[in-house]
Amino acid sequence: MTKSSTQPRPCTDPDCRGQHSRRERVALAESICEGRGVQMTELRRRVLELLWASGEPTSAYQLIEAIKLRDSRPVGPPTVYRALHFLMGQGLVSRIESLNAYVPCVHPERDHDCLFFICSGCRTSVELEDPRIAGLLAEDAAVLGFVAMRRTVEVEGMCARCAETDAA
Amino acid sequence: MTKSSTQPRPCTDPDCRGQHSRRERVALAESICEGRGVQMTELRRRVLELLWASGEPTSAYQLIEAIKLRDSRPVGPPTVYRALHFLMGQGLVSRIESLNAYVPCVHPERDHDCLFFICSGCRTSVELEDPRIAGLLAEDAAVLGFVAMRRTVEVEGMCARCAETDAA
DNA sequence: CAATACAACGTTATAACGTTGCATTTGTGT
DNA sequence: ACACAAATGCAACGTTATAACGTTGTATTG
Repeated sequence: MTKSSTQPRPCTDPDCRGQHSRRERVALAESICEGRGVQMTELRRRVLELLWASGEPTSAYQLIEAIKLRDSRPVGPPTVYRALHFLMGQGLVSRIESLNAYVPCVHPERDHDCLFFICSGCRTSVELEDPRIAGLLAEDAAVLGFVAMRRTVEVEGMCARCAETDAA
Repeated sequence: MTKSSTQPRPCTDPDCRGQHSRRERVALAESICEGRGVQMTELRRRVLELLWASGEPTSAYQLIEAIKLRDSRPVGPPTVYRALHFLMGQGLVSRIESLNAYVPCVHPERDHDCLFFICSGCRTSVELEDPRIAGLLAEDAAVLGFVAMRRTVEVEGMCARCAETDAA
């Protein structure tokens, strides 16, 4: 049923999200941190859990709200932003620039360089890895003599499900 | 002296900015608007001129400042944002998501789908057109059944000149 | 010449996103 | 226990963007 592509390696296909529990996701993140000698603190774990629980790109202020409501624990913006910066630094979270929002990374164990497909209908995003695009970007950078540090590749549109619904 | 690539078609190479005067750029934009039956008003022209004059990605509030200072004419944020939205709608300006800033489009006459290489050193950005990347994005979208509407491709790093300086 | 319609622009306030600076706590090694 | 670094709490502030509402200028029409 699922179409298969020869080249791109989806690090999330529609099913991948369901393949591992939130607990497993967070446990993997913890073990990664341990291996690197950095601290996965309570707050950082909580932020990561909430991002996994959300299921869609989530803004920093939504996280602040969620922590206040669900944990009866008021946190300020700097606290959450620091946790997000840490998680991004460890490759556990990515920022979606076009939404000012954050998503947990599906395969933090890989050093990834992902594309995001963001649905305007259901607000979800899908993370995809396509080394061919990374390669072309590297090539174009080389032509310009440009030393690339960070890549942002985001495609906004409608996912298959929403496009279908919308057509009705 | 300039390395040439077989495939990508730079719509800005380092020289392109200098090949046309600001006046020519704005005149082209005006003729495009006229051809489409939309109005290039005084304000919209001014915003576009300032973006060309700036030489680097410019925030909406920098434009507000520039208009206040240079034209002794205070404008509010909505005024500038409306002009920016119009210009973006006409393909005359692009937004750099990772900077919350705006740049004039180098080849508005082409329906473009550009990459931006943004230098952290000199704050400049270079616009590049690479149909191969657009093609791969389209392909990946098709695999997902995703209907793409807007693409954001941004690479942050150091341009050749700044990388050299930095190495010293 | 009203009367109307409409696009663009002006103005005020506020929402949304993010950072600085400093005090306090927590955790770790000795 | 002590010293030190890392992490967090907190208040204030800075930046980016939009909502809501009003005004102006320019057709068009009767």
